[in-house]
Amino acid sequence: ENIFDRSRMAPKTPIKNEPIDLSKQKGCTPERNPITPVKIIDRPQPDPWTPTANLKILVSAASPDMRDREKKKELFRPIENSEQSDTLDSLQYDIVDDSTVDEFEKQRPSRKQKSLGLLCQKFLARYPNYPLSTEKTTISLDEVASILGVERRRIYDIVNVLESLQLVSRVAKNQYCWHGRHNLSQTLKMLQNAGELQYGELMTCQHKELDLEYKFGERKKAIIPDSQDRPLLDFSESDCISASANSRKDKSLRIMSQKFVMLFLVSKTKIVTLDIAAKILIEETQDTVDHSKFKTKVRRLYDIANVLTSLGLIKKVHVTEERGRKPAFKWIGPVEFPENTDELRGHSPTSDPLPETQKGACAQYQTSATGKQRFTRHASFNTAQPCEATRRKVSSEPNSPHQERQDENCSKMINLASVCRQKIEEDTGSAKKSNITLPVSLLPVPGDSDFSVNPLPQAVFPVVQADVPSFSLPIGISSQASHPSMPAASKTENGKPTLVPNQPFLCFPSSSLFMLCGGLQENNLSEPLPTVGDLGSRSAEAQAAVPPTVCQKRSSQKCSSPSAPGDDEEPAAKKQTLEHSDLPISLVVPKKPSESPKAESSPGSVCSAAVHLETNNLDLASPSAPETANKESTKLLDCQEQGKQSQKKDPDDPPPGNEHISKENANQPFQPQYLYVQPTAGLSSFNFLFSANQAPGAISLAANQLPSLSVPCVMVPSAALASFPLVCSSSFTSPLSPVPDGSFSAAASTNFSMSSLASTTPVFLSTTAVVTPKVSPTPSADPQQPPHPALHLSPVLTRSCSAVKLDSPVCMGHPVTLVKLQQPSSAPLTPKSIRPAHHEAFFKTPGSLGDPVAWRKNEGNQTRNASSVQRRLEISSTSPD
DNA sequence: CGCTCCCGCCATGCC
DNA sequence: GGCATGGCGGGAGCG
Repeated sequence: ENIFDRSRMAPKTPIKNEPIDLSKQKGCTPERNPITPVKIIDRPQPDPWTPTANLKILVSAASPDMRDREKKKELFRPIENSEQSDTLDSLQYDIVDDSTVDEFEKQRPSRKQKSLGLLCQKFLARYPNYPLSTEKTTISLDEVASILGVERRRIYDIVNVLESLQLVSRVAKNQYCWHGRHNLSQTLKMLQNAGELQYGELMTCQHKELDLEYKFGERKKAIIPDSQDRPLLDFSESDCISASANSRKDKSLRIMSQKFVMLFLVSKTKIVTLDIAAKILIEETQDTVDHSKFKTKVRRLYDIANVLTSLGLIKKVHVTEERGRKPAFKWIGPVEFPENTDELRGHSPTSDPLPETQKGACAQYQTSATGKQRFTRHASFNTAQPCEATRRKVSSEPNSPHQERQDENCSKMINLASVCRQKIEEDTGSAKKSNITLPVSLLPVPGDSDFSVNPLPQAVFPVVQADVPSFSLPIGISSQASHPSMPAASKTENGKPTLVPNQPFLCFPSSSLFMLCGGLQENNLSEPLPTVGDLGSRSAEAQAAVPPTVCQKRSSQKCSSPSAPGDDEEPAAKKQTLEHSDLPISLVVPKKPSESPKAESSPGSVCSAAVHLETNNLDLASPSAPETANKESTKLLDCQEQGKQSQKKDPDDPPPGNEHISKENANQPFQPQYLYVQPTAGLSSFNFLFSANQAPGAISLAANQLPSLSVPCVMVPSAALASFPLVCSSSFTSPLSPVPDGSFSAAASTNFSMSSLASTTPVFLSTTAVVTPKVSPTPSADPQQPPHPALHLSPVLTRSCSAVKLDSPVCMGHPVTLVKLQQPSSAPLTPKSIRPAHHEAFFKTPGSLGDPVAWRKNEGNQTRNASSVQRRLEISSTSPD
């Protein structure tokens, strides 16, 4: 190798040079490395040097399909380096020779391009996040290694981490089974539960301080006596088949990965610094652990972190402490699922659902497992779940049809989880989580503006999720949805409209109203005020709801974007800058001066409220959606979609900037809150979307998430209703929608009227959902989706919204969620069937299109909501189905 | 200079 | 002994 390189020159990276060399020599090159016979055997010619070279070859060799696939993947994926993809492509496609070498060299090889994170992305790109139950994908390590042009060793690194999260399971010797993220939420939940047991105390203690979790890290050490326990979840091995053993040392990477994830899940701040993690993982509390050991651990953690980052579960941030800044990672994945689930389970006999439906080799996911799904979903919402009654409903509902866990492992996990859970509950008292009733607060808050719903950024997301499910549905919900009344509910189990016991909401059978909440501008306040009632719970709720970020934010504030601008945290500004750097994430940053610091109180409450609403919705609607929808996604939605998005992008650039912006502005956004009125019986075709918030910001829709929702039932606080002006319009369809009738004008008029009522708030009416799928498919540029693509709403909307531009970055932060009602007319779509063919379709078809897409997105993305969506869009654009 | 983390040697353990 | 795994840490890329 050296020889080569040297000759070539490339002092730095052999790789760079190589391309040329390889190509040339390749033919001849034989050398390959002898090192491991095996390897050699596997792949005959791989050039050790240039992974890319292999790639090229393979690609070229590969069928066109593959090629396309790859391309798409790259394009769509938010891969860190956009460049990278380019380079790759170029490389792949072209075979360059020496002449250009220099250039190429520069482009490609760099070390970054060979990073584990990138490799992992490529790896993940090869498999669907949510594979159909039917398709069981087996992964051949050798094959993947050769395709990706890396050594098998690297694949192990990736697979081990994925396995720890049950995204894959080992089937046999060189074979792994791809499960996708169907079980991710469950797994995370379990890990959370396990983590709470192990590290919970620590966290608890710490969380008060929060400021920078880091601190607590130390505590943890102290506290955790046995952190080391081992693998919390054994499932890793249990896999379906082989399971070979657990031999080897415990497979540290796997275990480390689980523990690492647990730390995030248990951490209130969701930020874990590497050193703390390393210390904890070292098990010992030995502070003194040798330095070398520590170093090694950290290295491993980087490996794990890279994979998790690729999965969109965490992102790199820097924590600034007194001493200086330390590398840390922030959890941006779904957070809450667990609780809900747990709760649910608790009620019911645990795990039943899960069991083994799938046992087979790889599992399938699927089915019914109501429990789980719910869990997940709920979880997402969750934390905030309101009443038990509600929950139950939820639980009953099948959120997503598929999902399911696979196998025994799952069951094990579940059991474990349940156990943990109980314990936890006892200790902690689930109460916190559980009770939250925010909804009320929302309504009341009248703030001034309009309805005054308090917006929570997060809320928005949740909504989305809810939506998703409905849409998705495998259940066919969509069609049903049209009727407000039951569909969803029916699915759910109950679905009956009624008052929710503890909640202040009224549930309308048909889904007459739907509230969406977005953060207000005001939300800036990082803290939510407790509005009306929830106060007490509020805090808790807030956490739950927003959990990740918002709540804590205050202290650390990282995210906040949506709502909170951070309070005043000291953290101050320094951090903010961070965001720029790569991603938006700076931990500290939060502060941003948001513009108006008003703190209205509401925000917090709002959020919570929103959450509740969502949950409710879910219940109602959920039935439908779930299937695809991932539980995860739901959660994700909430708080962090931004984060997620950002994550995705992170690595490279923040393409969009939106995120940045949003984050930067802490305030960002506002997330608009909307009231959605579904067509009730009388109004059948109308859907109203009111922005609860102030007009201005309110409207922005975020493209990303957007998926419309169809909510069968809407929960509205009774009182609230009174205060809200309802607008009725005759139905009109969105322009996009195929149906011409309503034409905008009509709509517009309607809107205006509304607006008048509401003040500026724009009202959005449409029968169809408005989706904002990203605008055009064009995204090429963006690495992934920009956080929120501009929405495309009817012109009218835009106007109304003028204050906020749809496109404006601000909006981005919040995805707009569209709520879609389902119209009777619309044929029931199956999620799949629906598939958005074209973007256009998207817009056009009222319900069906949007929905499906939407939900899918949701599903898919948990973390990457936007991205997935975009991808789809893009794809569709690119190639019509 | 320090953070990252790629690379691949080599131990472990099954067959 | 062969081979699959994967622990481990040297040392280089990179900011």
